[in-house]
Amino acid sequence: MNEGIKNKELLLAHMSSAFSLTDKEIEELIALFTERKIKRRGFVLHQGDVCRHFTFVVSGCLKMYAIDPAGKEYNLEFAAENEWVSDLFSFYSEKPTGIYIEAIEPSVILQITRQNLIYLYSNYPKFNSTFRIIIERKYIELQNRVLQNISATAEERYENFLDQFPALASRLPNTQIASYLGITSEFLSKIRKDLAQRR
Amino acid sequence: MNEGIKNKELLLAHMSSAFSLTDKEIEELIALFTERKIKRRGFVLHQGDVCRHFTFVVSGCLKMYAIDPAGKEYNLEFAAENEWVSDLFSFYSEKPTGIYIEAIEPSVILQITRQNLIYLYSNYPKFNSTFRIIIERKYIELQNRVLQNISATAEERYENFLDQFPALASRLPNTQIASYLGITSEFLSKIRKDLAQRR
DNA sequence: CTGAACCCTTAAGATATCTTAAGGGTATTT
DNA sequence: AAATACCCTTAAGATATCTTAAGGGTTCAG
Repeated sequence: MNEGIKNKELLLAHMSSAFSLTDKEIEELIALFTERKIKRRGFVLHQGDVCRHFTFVVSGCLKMYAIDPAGKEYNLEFAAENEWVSDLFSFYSEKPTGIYIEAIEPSVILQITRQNLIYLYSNYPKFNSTFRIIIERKYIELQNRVLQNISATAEERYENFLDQFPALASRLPNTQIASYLGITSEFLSKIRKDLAQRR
Repeated sequence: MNEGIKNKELLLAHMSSAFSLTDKEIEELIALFTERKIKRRGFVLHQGDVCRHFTFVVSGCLKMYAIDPAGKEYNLEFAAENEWVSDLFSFYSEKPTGIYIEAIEPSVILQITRQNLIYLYSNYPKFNSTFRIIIERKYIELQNRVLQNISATAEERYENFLDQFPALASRLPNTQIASYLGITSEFLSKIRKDLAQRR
């Protein structure tokens, strides 16, 4: 088996964890997703472009972020193995995006275009549920994050991040985590010191 | 035409704005949604219960919020006419919810149970897309909110709220808006004063 | 109609978080 | 292997936001 097919097996395993797939559905999935390798610091999506793909991460890690007029980055989302990422607004509206998706580590991704996704939706109704569930899960996660943002201190949000994403926490530089939490990296450093001293 | 049917027309108009519906689909929608009237301060969902319905607001306004151990409320979402609200986590997992949905104004809502929604999904595949799109739109909105929360000052977030939800802004008490923005109502008061003086 | 509950504002002092600056460590690129 | 870019930490002073307290206006329920 070549490596391309092997990478797609992770996608198939992921998709069939919610619904079992027929042979025909599997065949279509394999045909419609395109594999790409992204170097560290390579862009999957760049501000000003239209987001033309829904992306599944096979290996590595991506970050999705916005940049403010002063040039500061704000991390909206990390996507590591088995996770989906896309700027849904640009993807469906076909308007230029305001955000970036960039590889933090060398990564392998699988992508489907909007047209092919719509083709899947109309010809294999099951995929409507599959992608509805994918979005619903991401929605629940985002809602928890909003609740944290409006109710918890920076220290609480950091501890929650460690609990919720232990693997990411050990993989990512603290600067990236601080940007995700909405604090400066200097302040995260102080939080870490305080936590360490208290234990 | 009786009032119950009239209320459901708003739902039908809403649903068919994305996809046109067949007579049969319309008939099912009308049959599967139940109408309820909620008094001001009445609960649509209470912490500890399982969220058994997906709710569409016909008139009035609901708020969805969490309460922390100290008793403070944090508004996750407002839902006025033509909007959907539900605790998706509890709705799909059938686990007890940690949150509240409460009427801020006397409201009329239409609700569908999880079982009936699943029935709709399996028998009328179109509704998979409809609800997928509903969630996608809410996802995009939440993502913008997270970006605001991690990148903007309280004053910027307030001005953005006024821009994005002018109707809500004039309808809701400032205490509720402050809770949504993640600030105290005293601080919102100061922000409003500063903005007024600057203009 | 009236008391109770809620809402808005103001202000003073406390706390959380940011900014700037600097130094040393580590990883990446040349 | 050197040079560069990145990363982490510390600390001092600045700013944003919270807490508490108080007073007056408005709405709601009895």
